[in-house]
Amino acid sequence: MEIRERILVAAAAVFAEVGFRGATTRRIAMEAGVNEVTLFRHFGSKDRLLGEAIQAANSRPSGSPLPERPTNPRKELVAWAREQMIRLRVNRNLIRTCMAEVAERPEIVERPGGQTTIAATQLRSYLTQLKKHGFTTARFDPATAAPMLLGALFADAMGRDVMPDMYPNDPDAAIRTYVDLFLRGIGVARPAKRRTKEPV
Amino acid sequence: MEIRERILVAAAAVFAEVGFRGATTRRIAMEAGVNEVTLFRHFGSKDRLLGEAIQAANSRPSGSPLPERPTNPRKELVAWAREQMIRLRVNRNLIRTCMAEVAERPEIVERPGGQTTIAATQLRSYLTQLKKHGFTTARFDPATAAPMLLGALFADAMGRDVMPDMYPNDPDAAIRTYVDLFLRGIGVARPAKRRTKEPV
DNA sequence: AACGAGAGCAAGTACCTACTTGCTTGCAGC
DNA sequence: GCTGCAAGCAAGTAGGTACTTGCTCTCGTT
Repeated sequence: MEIRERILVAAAAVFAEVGFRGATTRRIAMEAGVNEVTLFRHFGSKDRLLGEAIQAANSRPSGSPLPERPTNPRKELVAWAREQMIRLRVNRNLIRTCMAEVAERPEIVERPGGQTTIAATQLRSYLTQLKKHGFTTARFDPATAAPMLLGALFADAMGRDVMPDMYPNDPDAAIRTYVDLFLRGIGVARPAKRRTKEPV
Repeated sequence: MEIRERILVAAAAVFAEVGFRGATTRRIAMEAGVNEVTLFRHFGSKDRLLGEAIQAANSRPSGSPLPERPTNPRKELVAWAREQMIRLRVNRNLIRTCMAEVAERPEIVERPGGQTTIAATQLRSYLTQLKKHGFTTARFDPATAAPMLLGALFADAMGRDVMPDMYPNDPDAAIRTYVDLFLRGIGVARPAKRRTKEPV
């Protein structure tokens, strides 16, 4: 790995753990295994370094999208939700720190919602397709329903470790519960699976 | 207001905005309108001051509980969710900052979930009563379903300002959407209202 | 071998922070 | 009026931080 890349990764990791002020250049240098002055040779200032590091960390590719044509809503949504949850958990500290610091430093700390907005768009489209292909006839707006499932996943990922009493079941069981409740909430019943198989 | 109280309120406000390190004793003193040395005369150290301030701020009374006996689930849940949302929004910065900093400073920064755990317990009981009184015959576990609604509310309160693209409707409409989807998800249909009225 | 680039090392600068110390002032109670 | 208490003010201490500067070393290229 190139030194510059190593510095960026170290800076994002330290920031995620101890925030902007706690991410001293000394600490970042140690984490990256370089001399402190090297940070300034590559990036000029702490602001620039952390701005780039946070942006790079928030740009990691998201997982597989939902299929354009739904065939098995529960299976597809559970699989997708699992990937979203992994992404959220892996980035939990970074997301939490960005949320806490974005108001104070909008030019440096990127809004943490980029990937989540992409997920919301995907889910919205998927829900629209569910309606279009007759998996549900219930009345709901995909755009306003999507935040329900995403919100539950987000809160679980961000809060489970600090609010353990609120989450009595294990993480994967929780995902299945959220998806099941959500699908029923939007009128997609379990037997929907049989309905798609019959025309075949 | 007494000086000591003024200091605690100021300390919590500054912490919520700029975190532990950013909450310099100079800044807290200015916010409280006292001399910096007064902080130390009352609290001895910055750690002690912020520990007490955060605890006091996190101990604000929560809103009205859900009724022990459900009569109108939608109405009752919407009203309750509104109150939860107000609480979460008022404390948004504090909660976000506590979540970001609790891992680094567990003795000082209180886990932010006290009131939320109380809410989860209330909702759990309420859902149990819904089942008991026949508002739903669907299969779901109140303990694992509660985090779905609470999570959506929590994520909305914590994330709406930093992830506006994810929330297309206004906050109150969103609350009603979450409650509607949730009730349907646990098998409480809208007509449940008529069912409770007929015996009268 | 010579040169240039990049990184390490050490020392230093200017500023910031939690906290201390000595003194002064204002107010309440006797 | 006198005393004690609480708070303000100013100066200071010891440690920390982003950043700079001057020098040295290593490695790759010509």
